[in-house]
Amino acid sequence: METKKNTKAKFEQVAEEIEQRIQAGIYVSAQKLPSEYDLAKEFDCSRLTVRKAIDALIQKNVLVKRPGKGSYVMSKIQSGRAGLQGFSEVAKAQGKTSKTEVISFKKLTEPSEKIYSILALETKQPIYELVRRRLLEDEPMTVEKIYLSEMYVADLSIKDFEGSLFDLIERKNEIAYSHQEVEAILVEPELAELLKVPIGSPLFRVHSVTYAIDATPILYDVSYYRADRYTFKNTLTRYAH
Amino acid sequence: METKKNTKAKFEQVAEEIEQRIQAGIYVSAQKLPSEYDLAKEFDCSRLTVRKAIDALIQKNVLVKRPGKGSYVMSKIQSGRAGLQGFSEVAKAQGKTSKTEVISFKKLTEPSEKIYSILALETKQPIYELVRRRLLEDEPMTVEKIYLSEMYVADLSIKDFEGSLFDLIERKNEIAYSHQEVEAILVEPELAELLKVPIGSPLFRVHSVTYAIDATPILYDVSYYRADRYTFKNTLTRYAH
DNA sequence: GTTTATTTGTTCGTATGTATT
DNA sequence: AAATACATACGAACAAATAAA
Repeated sequence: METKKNTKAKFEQVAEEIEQRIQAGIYVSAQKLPSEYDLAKEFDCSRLTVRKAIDALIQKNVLVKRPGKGSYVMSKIQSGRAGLQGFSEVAKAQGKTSKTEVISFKKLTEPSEKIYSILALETKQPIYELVRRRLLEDEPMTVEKIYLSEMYVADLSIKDFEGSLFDLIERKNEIAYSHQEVEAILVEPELAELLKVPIGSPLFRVHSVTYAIDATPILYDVSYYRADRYTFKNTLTRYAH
Repeated sequence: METKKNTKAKFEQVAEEIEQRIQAGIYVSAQKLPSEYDLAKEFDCSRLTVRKAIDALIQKNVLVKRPGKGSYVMSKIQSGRAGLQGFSEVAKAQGKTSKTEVISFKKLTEPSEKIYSILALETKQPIYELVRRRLLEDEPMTVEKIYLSEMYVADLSIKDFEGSLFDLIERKNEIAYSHQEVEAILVEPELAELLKVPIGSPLFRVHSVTYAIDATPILYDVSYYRADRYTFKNTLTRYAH
């Protein structure tokens, strides 16, 4: 029995140190990192721990590596506009004010078969629709329509919906993952007004279904993003095998 | 040199077997998998090997897991339309005919500073622009403008460009990864004609920069996708920490 | 062109800590 | 509190890919 582990995992510490060295310019883009053996010696840990740290940084798109060659620093994205995900996080990160307005909240009188199927619910079970608008610096950014079953909203009021929906849901059922699909469409009059964009402007429409760990669908969400304010960013890696 | 091991890595075999069991319905969505100990015993390997197999399947969005609970089968995306990446692969997978037309190929007389900066080239160095149109079942799907330095095109002819550009490039320099940024825009007259869509239609515009493992930029690419034919799909995972 | 050194990849065994039920 | 299941970590060894001698 060594020290009681109250600290972060060692492989995370190693990963952080490596990342900081990249930030500090000690390991530069295009430069090869020291070998796993050397890093293990330097950090006084096993090579497997170094490998876990490196793997974590690869998953974070910070490093790339090749068998027999070594590990390399990935070239950084020169981030321009914000990515699609994480509305309130973006606001916080940029020190901007964000607001969420509840446009409507009601029990659907005639839910479509599609929604029942997506949420894996019996027909006739009540489904609620929540429409919210999110603003950044008082400018409308996105409108989202969220469909959920009664069990998640039974004891909630409109006031609750002005905060993070995920936090609310997770008091009842832990969220594991979401599937998303993104389309580009033209804005319709109703949305044009809500988002304050001209008729004929392009929008992103994002359908997402969120699941619990046992694959139970929790909510179905159709969100509209102003294409003049949002872009997607992502990284594709070769040698994925 | 006598060959000893010609087989796949054991953790890959285990991963394949688990995936096949999911496909075969032996492990069903919402069902918990056997514990890592049990799987290790069954596959006659160490627990670490099972963990590596499970990790690989998590990265493939096939499984999800939680400390103390277990591993679960992720609900599958009901894939409708094709994703954005992999044009010829999609065509092949769906048994459809695909074609690539070279619209133009020329040395730029006045490359912009932006392109020089993205490709990390000295000003005055020649840059080539390749414009291609890709069709699926004789229907135009996407138009791409590709910018590369002379070294990648010096010994190539137009005929070469009708195939896979990545394969061509990789004869000179191995591709490691790409950064992408996706916008939604309105089609312009010139593109409307090439893509055979009405004026005012929405398009995806994808900027991507492709790098070698040492972070050397290899090519810069601006592609336009018909929004009525393409959607993005992706999966977000919670508990990413 | 073959050999050798370096570097990453795979795998085992073992032990202990942490989370969930 | 106890049992179960995943998480972290070490040491050791050999395989395979790459690059240099």
